Amino acid sequence: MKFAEGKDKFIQSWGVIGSNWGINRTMAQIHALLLIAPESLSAEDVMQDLQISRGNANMNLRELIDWGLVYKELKPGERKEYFYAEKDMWDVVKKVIKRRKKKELEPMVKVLNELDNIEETTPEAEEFKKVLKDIKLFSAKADSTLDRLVNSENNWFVGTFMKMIK
Amino acid sequence: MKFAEGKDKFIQSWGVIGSNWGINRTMAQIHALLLIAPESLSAEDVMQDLQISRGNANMNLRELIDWGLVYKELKPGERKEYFYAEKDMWDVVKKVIKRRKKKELEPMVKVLNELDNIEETTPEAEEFKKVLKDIKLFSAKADSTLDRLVNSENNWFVGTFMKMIK
DNA sequence: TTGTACTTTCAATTATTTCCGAAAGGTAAA
DNA sequence: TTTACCTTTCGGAAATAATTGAAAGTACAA
Repeated sequence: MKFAEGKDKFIQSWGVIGSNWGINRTMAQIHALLLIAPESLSAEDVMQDLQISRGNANMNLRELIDWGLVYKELKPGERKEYFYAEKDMWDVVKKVIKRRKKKELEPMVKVLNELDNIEETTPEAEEFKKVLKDIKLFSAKADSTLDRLVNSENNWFVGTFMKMIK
Repeated sequence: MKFAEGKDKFIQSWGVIGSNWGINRTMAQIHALLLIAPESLSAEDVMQDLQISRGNANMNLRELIDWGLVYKELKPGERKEYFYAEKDMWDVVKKVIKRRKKKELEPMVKVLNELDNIEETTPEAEEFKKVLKDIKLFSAKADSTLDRLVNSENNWFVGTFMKMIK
């Protein structure tokens, strides 16, 4: 396969995968583009390469920076800003997990904690309390497990799961 | 807190959480409603309780059945269908993980495998190959880890992570 | 076979999300 | 200052997704 073909396919696919991940398609494409770029790129480069508007490029670049997946670089003597991606995949994975945890898990834990102390003892209320208790158990567990995963060093994941999968 | 208030709040919140999970809000609400129902409910009950249309209720109930989170029940002598949710939370978690894995991870593995054999050896091509290799490493690992998790029994998760989190 | 009590489908509507591009905002050099 | 060059904001257009409601489909009992 030719590089140019592979590159296009990768960027397109990363966009599709991103949207399955609940991530804006363009954001994922910019990420893909920067991931495989050996040098940092300007907003202009990104716009041209992906054929998107200035506003769109700007918005999604900033979102990527906010996620910690992309960094700004200022080249001496140039006014333009350049962007490059975090290339340490373990770091990327950790940052994505952190984001998703915040978005997907933490609101759940929060709501569950607000739903305590139901007074009634009707069958409905009892069932409700039971379900809540179960969900709490799992979400608390998932929450702390992910924390541990995210705060662990590279080798833990690689090492542990290498063994797990033989 | 009163049961009725807690119930409403739970259903609403489950809807919001669901949409953060990339799951249709109504589908999540129906799931919440059935989760805390001590008895199975008819489509009619669901429509009334959530104030949604017949079509909507039907579609999302079937989707929930497809996920394996809800089952149909036929009461003898009645023509109506009744629905009840899977209440074993570990089972629910497994089924959700399975679904998300299929949607989020497997397309990625598939694409990556199609992107092999780049011929060129320019810096761009080399960077590309390197990134691909890294991503493959992680996605393959995540894939098999989740498989293992999903195929494991209840106690593995509870047991292992109980220890992990002290 | 017809009537009844449901379930399912689907075209049209409505809501939500994403994207564009022009205008406004900043900043550094002249 | 003013100019030149970038970045950011934002209202509305365009694309997607969810929802409705009515019509069509199905199965059972009489």
